[in-house]
Amino acid sequence: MPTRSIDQTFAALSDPTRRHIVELLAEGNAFRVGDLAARFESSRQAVTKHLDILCDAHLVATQWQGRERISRMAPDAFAALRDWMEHYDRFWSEKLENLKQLIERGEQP
Amino acid sequence: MPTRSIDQTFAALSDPTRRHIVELLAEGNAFRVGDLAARFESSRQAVTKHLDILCDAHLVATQWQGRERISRMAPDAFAALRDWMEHYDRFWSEKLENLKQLIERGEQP
DNA sequence: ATAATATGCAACCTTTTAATTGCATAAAGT
DNA sequence: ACTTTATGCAATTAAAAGGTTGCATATTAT
Repeated sequence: MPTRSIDQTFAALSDPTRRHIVELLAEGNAFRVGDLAARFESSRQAVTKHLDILCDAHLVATQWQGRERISRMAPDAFAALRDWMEHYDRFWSEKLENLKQLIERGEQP
Repeated sequence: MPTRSIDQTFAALSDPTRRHIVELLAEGNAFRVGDLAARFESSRQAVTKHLDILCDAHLVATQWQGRERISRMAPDAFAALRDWMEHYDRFWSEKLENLKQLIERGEQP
């Protein structure tokens, strides 16, 4: 199964550095570990660990070209991420709409 | 300002127990600390700490009635959460759409 | 062959997070 | 008044997260 738990996805995206990485990769380009490290003024090892977490969550995929580790958005992550967003958007919309109506009716929730 | 950083919101929602609490409160009901603890088979102190984090993120509000601490969804959180969801949905939609098109064009991203 | 490069792995440190325990306080019930 | 209840606060522990350093390995360049 290429999907991972919402927990794992949420946790992976809860770190600002990892969100930056994903945002960058989502532009469509692929990067070597060192390139990412340079761009974020972060150490190579730190980036490696973030990439591992993103790979575990199937948000990013790695490909080896010789001695270079190339990271890009994981092909399967698009649908999963999209579904996840839609699910959550719908989920929250319903919840919040309910709550809003309760309050507008003056019923102390 | 009632808003908090995306980091803080993401972090607050990255914990499964806290998401459970928010989901429950979003139904529209208010709960005492002990009630939440009983419902989640979690200790009272653990719940208290989670509530503190949710309150800091302005996702949950607390109200004191006598000796009882009543927690409910924070009134201001609706709009903020909605905005946040919409922002992220739009953000990801754009990114992923770009990437999808690149791939469909056969350009190895 | 030799040197430079791109990286992983393992150990370690530091900070943060989650949860527990024990004691204190203050409101409600009897 | 006394007891029960609902809670907070402070200290502690345990585990995880994020990062650094040093060394090893494998590929590429000279």
